[in-house]
Amino acid sequence: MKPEDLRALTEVDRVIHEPARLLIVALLAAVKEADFVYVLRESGLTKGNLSSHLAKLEEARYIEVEKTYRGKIPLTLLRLTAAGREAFEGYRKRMNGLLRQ
Amino acid sequence: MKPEDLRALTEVDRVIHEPARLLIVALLAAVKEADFVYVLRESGLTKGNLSSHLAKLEEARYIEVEKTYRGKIPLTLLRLTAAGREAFEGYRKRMNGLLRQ
DNA sequence: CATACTGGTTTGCAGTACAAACCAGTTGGC
DNA sequence: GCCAACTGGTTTGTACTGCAAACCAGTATG
Repeated sequence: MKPEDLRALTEVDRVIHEPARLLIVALLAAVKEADFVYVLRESGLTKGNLSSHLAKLEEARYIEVEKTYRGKIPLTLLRLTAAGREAFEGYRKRMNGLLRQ
Repeated sequence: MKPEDLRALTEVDRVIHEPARLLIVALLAAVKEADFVYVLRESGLTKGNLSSHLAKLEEARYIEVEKTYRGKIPLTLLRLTAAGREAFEGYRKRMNGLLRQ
């Protein structure tokens, strides 16, 4: 582990680094598309918490949020953008490199 | 990547997860012992920032801080405790598992 | 003596994660 | 039809935390 790799830590993407969001992004990376309730159940987050983290991810253009209906019931669909996928990949690689062995 | 592994993210050790501290801990894990100024230079952190992160790590019993002198000049020695080393190992393994491919 | 430097610590502020409270709309019981 | 409870979220309030600027004690230098 070289010094410059270590120093790179200070530049890690905070939007993704936050555990709750890392969780969300990892989930979305795995399934391509999911609805609010699915992510809610899988993550174990509270609704409020999930809602605000999604807002942050959307603001960062890492996810897209589509509000629609399943019958008469509201349905919020979530999916990673290309930028989100890239950011996650970058984060993964950086952290993997740093933490390997 | 199984759901339960994902959910484990929410329990990640925040003391270590913080990038600046991850950097410090990784440095100390590599060298066994270091002084304040060395870590300061290697990390690129400001003195104040480093000082407060060290306080947090000490409070968590992850590092030991020994204040002594090199001649007449103050010298602050830093080293990981066994608990700190374990915590880092645990963190590394968890994150590696989660981010692997 | 005073000015500058070393090796830090403390302070103030701005940003953030979190859950509790809230809200709009729907379903179910009577 | 009416009201209570539920679904699917959002907004609000608070407590914490990372950060750098300001500060401080002591030492070396002119």
